[in-house]
Amino acid sequence: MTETIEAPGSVTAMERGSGVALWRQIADRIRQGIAEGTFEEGGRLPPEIALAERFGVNRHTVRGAIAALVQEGVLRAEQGRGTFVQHAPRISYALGRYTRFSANLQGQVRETKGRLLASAVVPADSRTAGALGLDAGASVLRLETVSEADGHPVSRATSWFDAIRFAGMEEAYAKTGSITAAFARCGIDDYMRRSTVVSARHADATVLADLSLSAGAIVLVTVAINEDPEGRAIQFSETLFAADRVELVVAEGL
Amino acid sequence: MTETIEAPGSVTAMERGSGVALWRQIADRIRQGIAEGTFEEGGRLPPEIALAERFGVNRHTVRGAIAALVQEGVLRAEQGRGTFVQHAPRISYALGRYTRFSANLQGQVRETKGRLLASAVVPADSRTAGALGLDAGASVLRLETVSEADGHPVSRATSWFDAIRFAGMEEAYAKTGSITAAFARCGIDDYMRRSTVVSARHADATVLADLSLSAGAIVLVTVAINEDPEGRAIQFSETLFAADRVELVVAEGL
DNA sequence: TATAGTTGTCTATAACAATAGATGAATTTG
DNA sequence: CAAATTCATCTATTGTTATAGACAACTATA
Repeated sequence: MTETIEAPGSVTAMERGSGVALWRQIADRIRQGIAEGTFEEGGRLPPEIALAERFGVNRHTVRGAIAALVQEGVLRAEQGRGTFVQHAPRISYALGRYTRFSANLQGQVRETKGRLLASAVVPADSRTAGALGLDAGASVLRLETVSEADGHPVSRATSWFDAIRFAGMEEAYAKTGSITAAFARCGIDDYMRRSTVVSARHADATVLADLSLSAGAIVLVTVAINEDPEGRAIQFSETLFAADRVELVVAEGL
Repeated sequence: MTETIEAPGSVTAMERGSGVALWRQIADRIRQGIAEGTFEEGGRLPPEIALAERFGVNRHTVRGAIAALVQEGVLRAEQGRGTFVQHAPRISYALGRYTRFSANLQGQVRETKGRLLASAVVPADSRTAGALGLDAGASVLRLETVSEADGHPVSRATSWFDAIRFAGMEEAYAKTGSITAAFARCGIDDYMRRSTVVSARHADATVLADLSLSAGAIVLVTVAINEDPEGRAIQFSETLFAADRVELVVAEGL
């Protein structure tokens, strides 16, 4: 028989009438409990009635939360037996001076891939121009990409490049599925992270679709600048990570 | 006359029946628009009817979103004139090897303060013991604190210390409102950040109250270890930042 | 095999969220 | 001043969310 996992003491009340449905708040807390180890990987969740009591809601509300997590693949419910934790642990993504997607995930996943969603040459807005050291309105190449690990989408990035210096970047990325490889084809053999700023917000509908998330999901946002060895900015990017699947590790010194 | 700010083209549909109320999704997008500069600081928001049309919802739903943002202090509505952006820019919090709350915010806010919510000596769980290099079950001092900038709560931290080595830390913190100062009273004149891991999630009810957030708000979570100059772990902490008010800046090199 | 424990499904009711339309109140514009 | 614009408030209706209770289906165990 499987051991039932006992949860921690504090029964924090849910927020009612807050614009976020109770079942979603409970789903968040169960997911969080799994990430923190309160609910063990592969272990059995407490029965629905016990969860309902702990969260101070009706059993049917808990069922809504469980249904959502089953849908996501986080839980697996078996009639008569119980509900079990299926979730894979979070991926750790290192933020440092040397930051590359696939190198970053080595050892954590079997295979990584980048997919080009869209590309366009557009005039730079002031933020982009400032980041890349160009005049406002200069032509920049914008790439919309999704990066996947073992077939599951992990992040969605929008990147901007000097359209003149990096003409053909789009094609190179589409072929290789890697920014590093695409840079290499443009004569950039090495590059470094100049700055990274982290924030978080709810994913909008487009991002939900691209990252296969359910509505209300949270994304970690990094806004970063990469520079070449001479210190010239070559890429400005905003990357959205599914907060349920990824944690960002700040690499100190380096 | 104030110029009405035109918003970007893409009218992304809201997600209905998703567990997140439409008014909250819209509030999130307006907040995001302010952060991204789509809606200018101090500028006027498009009128309610225009916003309703853009988001594909009823005017009353937009009003719900605006009411929530007015409540938060992000917007200010004036009958007959329009709705205006009030928001203060996000505080930038630097994550690096030398990370201290008040030094970090210097130049961004006038005054910083730490407030002790609770303290207790408890047996270390496995995560805490591992982080601090103690045996599981060893006595650790747990401090629950809130840090404020100009009177507004910015972060809420739970910190763990070796209860023997740092006896009296609680009192020292309560008096000084600063971890750095409290360390100094325990003979630690300098300390460094060993590791920082960033994630994000919804704030639970306790945190909402402590950070004066409205329900459904997102927090950035940093889990960090500080060490003394000899490289011994002296503090393990989990800090929650209001994602609407703070962005984390990864300080490269150092 | 009988029983207890667990998830799955159904019905009904109440509370909250979203839409719709109408009207009032304050401000700006011509 | 008159008209247009904009936010504020009210009533009514519909759909979604949450609660409540009852019972069926399945599993494990004594």
